[in-house]
Amino acid sequence: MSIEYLQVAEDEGEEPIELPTEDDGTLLLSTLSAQFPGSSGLKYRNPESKSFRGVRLSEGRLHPPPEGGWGSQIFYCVFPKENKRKSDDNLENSTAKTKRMETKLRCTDLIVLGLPWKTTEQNLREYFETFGEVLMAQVKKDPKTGQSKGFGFIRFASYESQMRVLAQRHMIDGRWCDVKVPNSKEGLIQQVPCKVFIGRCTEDLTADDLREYFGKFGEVTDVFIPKPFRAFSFVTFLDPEVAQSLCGEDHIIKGVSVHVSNAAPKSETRGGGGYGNRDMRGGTAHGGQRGAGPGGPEGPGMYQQRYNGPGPNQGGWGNQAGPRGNLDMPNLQALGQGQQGSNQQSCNPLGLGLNLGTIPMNPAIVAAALNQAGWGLIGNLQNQPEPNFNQGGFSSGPNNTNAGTNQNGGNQGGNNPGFLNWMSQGGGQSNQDGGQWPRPPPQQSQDKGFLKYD
DNA sequence: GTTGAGCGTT
Repeated sequence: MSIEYLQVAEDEGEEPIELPTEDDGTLLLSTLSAQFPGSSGLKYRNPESKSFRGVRLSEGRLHPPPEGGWGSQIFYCVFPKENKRKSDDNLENSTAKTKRMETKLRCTDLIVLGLPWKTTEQNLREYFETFGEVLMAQVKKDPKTGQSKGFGFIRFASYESQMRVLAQRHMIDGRWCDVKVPNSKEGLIQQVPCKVFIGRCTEDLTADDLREYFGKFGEVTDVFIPKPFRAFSFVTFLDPEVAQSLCGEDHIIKGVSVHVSNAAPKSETRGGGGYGNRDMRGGTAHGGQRGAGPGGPEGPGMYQQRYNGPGPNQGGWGNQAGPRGNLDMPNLQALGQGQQGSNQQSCNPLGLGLNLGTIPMNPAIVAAALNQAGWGLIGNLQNQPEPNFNQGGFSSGPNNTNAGTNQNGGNQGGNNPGFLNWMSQGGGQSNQDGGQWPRPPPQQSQDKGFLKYD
């Protein structure tokens, strides 16, 4: 039998490649993502209206247009929001851009909870290949019966994929599943901050200016400019390597020479909390709508004055003291979910927010620091029942364990203030670093001073 | 042949 191929290009103007379809005429999403990592679907031009039409996706299979099949037209990849490569602005060969490809040691195994009993490793792999190259996929089974235990592990080749996967929940074989950093890895992951400090800003440099400019080097997930004007700002990248690669550089934006440096907040210790963490996951600035409801049913011990003031703390980084390993998630496509205080669900507090920097640390020490800092509650928080889930337009399937709770429709990632989970030890509102911005402290030394690791 | 919070026989 002859295999049918269809033409797929990453974007308009890009060279298409042919992808094989299945016997039933569909295209496996895994086939698509094998060639276009991160692609989540397909679209094509409706010759009449000239507008794009989306290709039907069901059960991991892309279905040919009902009008006339795949035909010979070109289909274009759809990427999760903002993931689209920029074909314009040919600055592809910037060093930052090229460096971002290999993110070797950053990925960890991720645990996938809530798998249907029937899901196989093959299923698991195929599902997650949508997000990028999957290096490992396993479903834990009972050794005797072979029956799935309902959870498994996956590992991605790229950190970007990992981040994207971590940032949302997943419908796998009819069930919503959670992907988290395994407990065994918590606090152990070597991470690098994604956020950089932009010094020497002028008042006319807008967030859009920064976003646009730095977007040339990699996907920008957040831009934060303190108000009132403070002559600095923060830019957060999806890829920590991009952030790192820019540190120490001077850049000219709209005629202004700004300096990029490490966004390490003052790492001074108060109450023994300072374990030199730095946030790696950028806060959510944007419009800063904070309409996600009341103070959020956080666990006991979470502060709740997070969103009351004029939103100065959108950055979610250093307030003055203590552990401010902020748990901000990158501002990815799926922020429509962990709202209303239920962000523990997919936030992986420790695994992501806790920024241990690039230094190896003794987990016991970290745990102690966390404990002292109040983070010891995390374990409990994670077990809080999740209030409202909002799958951003997704209609929850019948098997959704949260069925009925995710109906508070339509904040498609619009308001995502729920992701500034920093703790402040009495820091209150005025956490805008109160004026002392230690020039990028070689946090190494400070960290060492406190932790005395070797 | 059932189940639904969790944490990985290497």
